[in-house]
Amino acid sequence: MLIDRAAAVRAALRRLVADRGFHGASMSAVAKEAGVATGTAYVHYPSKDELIRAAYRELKAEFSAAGAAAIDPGAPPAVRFRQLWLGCHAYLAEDPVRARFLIQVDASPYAAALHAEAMAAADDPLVASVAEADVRAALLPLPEEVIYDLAIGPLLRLAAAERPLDVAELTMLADGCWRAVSRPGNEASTG
Amino acid sequence: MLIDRAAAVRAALRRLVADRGFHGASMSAVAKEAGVATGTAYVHYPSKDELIRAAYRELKAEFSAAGAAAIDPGAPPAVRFRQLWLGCHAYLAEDPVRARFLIQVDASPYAAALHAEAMAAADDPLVASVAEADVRAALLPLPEEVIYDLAIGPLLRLAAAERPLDVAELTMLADGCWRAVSRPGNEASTG
DNA sequence: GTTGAATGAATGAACATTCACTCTGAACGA
DNA sequence: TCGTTCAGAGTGAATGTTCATTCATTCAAC
Repeated sequence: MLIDRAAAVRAALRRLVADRGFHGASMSAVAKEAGVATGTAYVHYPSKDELIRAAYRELKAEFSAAGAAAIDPGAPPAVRFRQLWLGCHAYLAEDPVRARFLIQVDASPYAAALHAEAMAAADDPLVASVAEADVRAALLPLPEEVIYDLAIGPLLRLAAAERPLDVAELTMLADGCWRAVSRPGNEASTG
Repeated sequence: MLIDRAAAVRAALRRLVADRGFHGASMSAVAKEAGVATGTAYVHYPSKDELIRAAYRELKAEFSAAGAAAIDPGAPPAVRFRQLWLGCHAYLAEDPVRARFLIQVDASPYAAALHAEAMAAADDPLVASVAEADVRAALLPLPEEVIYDLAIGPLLRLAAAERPLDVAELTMLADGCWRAVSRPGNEASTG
């Protein structure tokens, strides 16, 4: 396969949804952006819904992998959180479309189903890294999705804003999010 | 005027946008939900855009007022933040449509323009309360919209989740958000 | 020659907006 | 107390557009 048209369609959908929302991402516009005919998307995906889900799953898998890869398993929870947060941010900052697309999905009717699906996936490295016992013990006793919002929500909107931030600022924000979700007394040592 | 149809249309729009997103809130559906004819919305608003803006402004004004009213001006910054946060939350928790509608607007193309408009309004009690010198001094040196997201974003999504939380949990979250946006060493005394 | 990907015009549903019309009630002269 | 008038609120069918989806057909590879 010289050209992966299905991948081109997924990428085009993400770009248009990120820029104009689901409203502005019509199938004909997506096909045009991908450089294929309208019908081509339907060769690979039975409906717009399925295409959206596939585009989300692809991005989410890369996102999880990027975050998990940044973790040093031997470090204490606060440091692991910081590494995870910075790793996720680096992945999103590489291409602003990524964060903007994820934000659109989070605010859409697709969110509930896709989020549940992601949480159920035991092989998700992001979910696994938060499930570790020492992390759990340090977190505030709050519902899972509340913790997720406090920790990851600001990360998404920060990356979407495309504001250049240096490592010191990013670390400050990562630690701020950690302070928001963890019991006092679990701070990482500075540096 | 026995029945304020314009208000009914604004409320219907908020309900439908909250439940189904902008995509699912067609003008005919909004009119039906409001119990009026399709054309009636156009008697009061020149376009769907203008209706959305009006519905947003009405809600935002109430939200700001609710937050500002909860503040005791004599308290230290950390306590004032907690009061503001809890006041805003109480207003949103009264009707889950409020938070869900605000989230939809925040993720939409309307967000940028409406947010800028809100910030420019010098009479907004919410903006004024954050502009106080002692609050400014305690905040992390970060862009305004980043601070806003860290402080208010979790509040919105929390209220949208409709999870019952007691005062202790809410206070814990309010203080978590304050720790996320403030310099270490500005904690409120417990209680 | 067969198979499956790719095409893009065609289809019908849904949308925002318009408009010719009706209804309501306040104003006013008798 | 009536009857008339008028402005503007209210109506809902009609309009033109855009959308997701389909399908008869073409194309490329083996």
